[in-house]
Amino acid sequence: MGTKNTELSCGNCALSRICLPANLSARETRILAGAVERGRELCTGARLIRAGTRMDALYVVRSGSAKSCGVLKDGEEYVRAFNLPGEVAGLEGFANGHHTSDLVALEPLRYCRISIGRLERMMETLPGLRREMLRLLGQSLEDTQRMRIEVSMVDARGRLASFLVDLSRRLERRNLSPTHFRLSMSRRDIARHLGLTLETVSRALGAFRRAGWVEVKARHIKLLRPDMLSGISFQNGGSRALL
Amino acid sequence: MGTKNTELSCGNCALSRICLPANLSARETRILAGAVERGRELCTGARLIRAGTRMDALYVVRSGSAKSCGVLKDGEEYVRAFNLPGEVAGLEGFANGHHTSDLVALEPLRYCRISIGRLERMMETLPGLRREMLRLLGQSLEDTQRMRIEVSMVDARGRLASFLVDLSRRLERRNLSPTHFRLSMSRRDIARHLGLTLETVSRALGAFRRAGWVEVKARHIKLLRPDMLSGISFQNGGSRALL
DNA sequence: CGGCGTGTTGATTATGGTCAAGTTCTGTGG
DNA sequence: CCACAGAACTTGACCATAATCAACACGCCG
Repeated sequence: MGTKNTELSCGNCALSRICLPANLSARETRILAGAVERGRELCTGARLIRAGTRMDALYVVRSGSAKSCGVLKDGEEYVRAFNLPGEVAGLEGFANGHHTSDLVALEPLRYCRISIGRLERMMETLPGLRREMLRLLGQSLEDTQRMRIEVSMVDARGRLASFLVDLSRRLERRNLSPTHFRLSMSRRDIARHLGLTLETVSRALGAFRRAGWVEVKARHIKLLRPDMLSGISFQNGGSRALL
Repeated sequence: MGTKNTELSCGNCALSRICLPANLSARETRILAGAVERGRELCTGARLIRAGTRMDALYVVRSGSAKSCGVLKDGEEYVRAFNLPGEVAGLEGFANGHHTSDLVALEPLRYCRISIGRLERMMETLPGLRREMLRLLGQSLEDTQRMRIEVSMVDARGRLASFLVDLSRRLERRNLSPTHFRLSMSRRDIARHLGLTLETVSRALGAFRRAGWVEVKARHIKLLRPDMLSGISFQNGGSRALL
């Protein structure tokens, strides 16, 4: 009653089961929430993190999506990752306290911010938060290592299939349709992320469409045969999947 | 004087400037050392970590070298990383408490072991250790992400050059010759790590030899023109290096 | 010395990159 | 509402890189 009625906080956020507090106790979540600042909405193309700057906070996507990307010396763009709501970005900054990639909004984006200083202070007293940070970093490392193997061992279609299946699962966890969604990133972004050219991504999508596995209309995609996509993907079912 | 004369401990280990204690205070190092168990020597091919097992400890290479690897469904082997003395292995196990790859000795190997339980308890009271664990995980993540981009954007020779230059630098940090060393891994392991075939690795090495950049005799290698290798590598100098 | 695992080299092929031409989509202004 | 411009995307023709298949050389073990 005394509390400010329906103020947004981690405790009543729709993402709490996916986001940082997922494995924290109610008490720890409450303390964490006190350190979370909610940013205003950014528009498409805005840079939330800039490569080279000091890492002074962790950023979590609250709505919309983003890409973690940068540019090589010769002007080629690379895309390290795409971030959906509830996902923490910029963890690699822990390496030396500076960001190495940009974080760019792919559509209107809302986000939360947690200062590193406050995070470190909270880690002193919250064992659950300590464990969760290790888990989060470990998971990012595991995911990235798996993707590195995938890029080096799987062909273009397999990689695109993996990408779609992975995206589908992540959307499903967020209670969005796993079969009918909009790609917030361009073909070029997908290509840069998978180590392909945009032409190859386009051709692979065309092949899936002709096979009757997907329906594609611009950036709207419908997975008609997710089983078939899984079948040739790396993550699951494909002949090259991990044991 | 009262201490057990020349007993090996993190404080007097030759690797202390490279290993986990690198950024810890003397006091923190002493406490950490109390939790470190030194393993007996393993012979080539021995498995220190087995995929699928519970992650109950962190392992650090003390001497020799190891590969973090596994097998895909179709029997293809992949190699996630090579580990030199002072490097911590198996960090991705923090993701869900289980290892996802094997750790295999490439030559006679000595190692240190730190129980996860004791590590977590020490993190409660040692802020430097907390920070160091985040730094370590962040660095692994950054390295792996960079390598993922490299595998997807750089050609065979560039990747091999990067590999050699990176190895050279890591050996140099350990006060070993950065130009004249022995490859403890087979061509096949290198290929699997770089996403190539062993034939391509062999050919690329041959090209470097013909260009007068390296001398190769079986697994002994001498870098005659590290500058040229750097020049075509991803990490540094190459036209595709990060800004 | 002989045999096998490891590595090198060659010939051929296939996958995806490059270059180029067109098509669709989106947003803007008349 | 439609016309237009520019970006995003698709499709095709050709080519280059590295995979595949195969034969052979080397070196280390007994």
